[in-house]
Amino acid sequence: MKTPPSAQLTRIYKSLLQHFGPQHWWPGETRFEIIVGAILTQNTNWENVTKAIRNLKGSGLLTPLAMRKVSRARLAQKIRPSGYYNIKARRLKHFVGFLFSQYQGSLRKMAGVPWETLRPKLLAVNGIGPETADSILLYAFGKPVFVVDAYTKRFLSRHKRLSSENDYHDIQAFFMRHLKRDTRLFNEYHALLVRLGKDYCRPVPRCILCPLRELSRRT
DNA sequence: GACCAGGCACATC
DNA sequence: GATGTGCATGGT
Repeated sequence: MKTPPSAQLTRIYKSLLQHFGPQHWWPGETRFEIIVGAILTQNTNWENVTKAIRNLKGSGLLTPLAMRKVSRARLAQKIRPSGYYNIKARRLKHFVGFLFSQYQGSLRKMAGVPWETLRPKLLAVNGIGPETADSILLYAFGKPVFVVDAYTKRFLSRHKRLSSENDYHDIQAFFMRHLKRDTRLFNEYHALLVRLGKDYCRPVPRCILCPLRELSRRT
């Protein structure tokens, strides 16, 4: 008898939590900082993002109003360390434009919108794709949405649970269908998968050391 | 010097 | 609809 997906996912989660401990995500102090981080970390090492965020803080630009007022060129210079700085400056501008046009610049108002309504609105903002939208929903607004990223895909692929026709939403639906809709669980689960990815699921695998190396055989 | 990192939009076929 | 490409810094 095969182990049902919900039991597998729960066991993986427990193994990861036991091995790594709580990850305390998202590493940001305010809602706005989390959102900015979610955009800046697109295809980018988190260490570089922290440098960019430090620059923004030091310049007083880490508020919606300040970011709306600053020129795109100046914003781009501040976020240089995070890479793709011209594109990302544009994307940050698009987000604050959206925030002010739809919610009068109030993240509190935005937070009151049901995630099923908010998600398509975020996706319509140029520069916000599925992962960025879901990171914002989960980590900035505490909505029970599962975030899928490159590490999640790599993990599933390595453990033969991902075929080439599984796209972002298939994978997300799989986790959300088989796990309790719990913000704290989704928060920790994604963070743990990233931690696993950083430590073990590198492009050149180090699976021999992986705490889940038994997974393929046991399930 | 090559490779990698918590994506996304856009051009082209 | 699928595939390829540009965007860019900083660490290993």
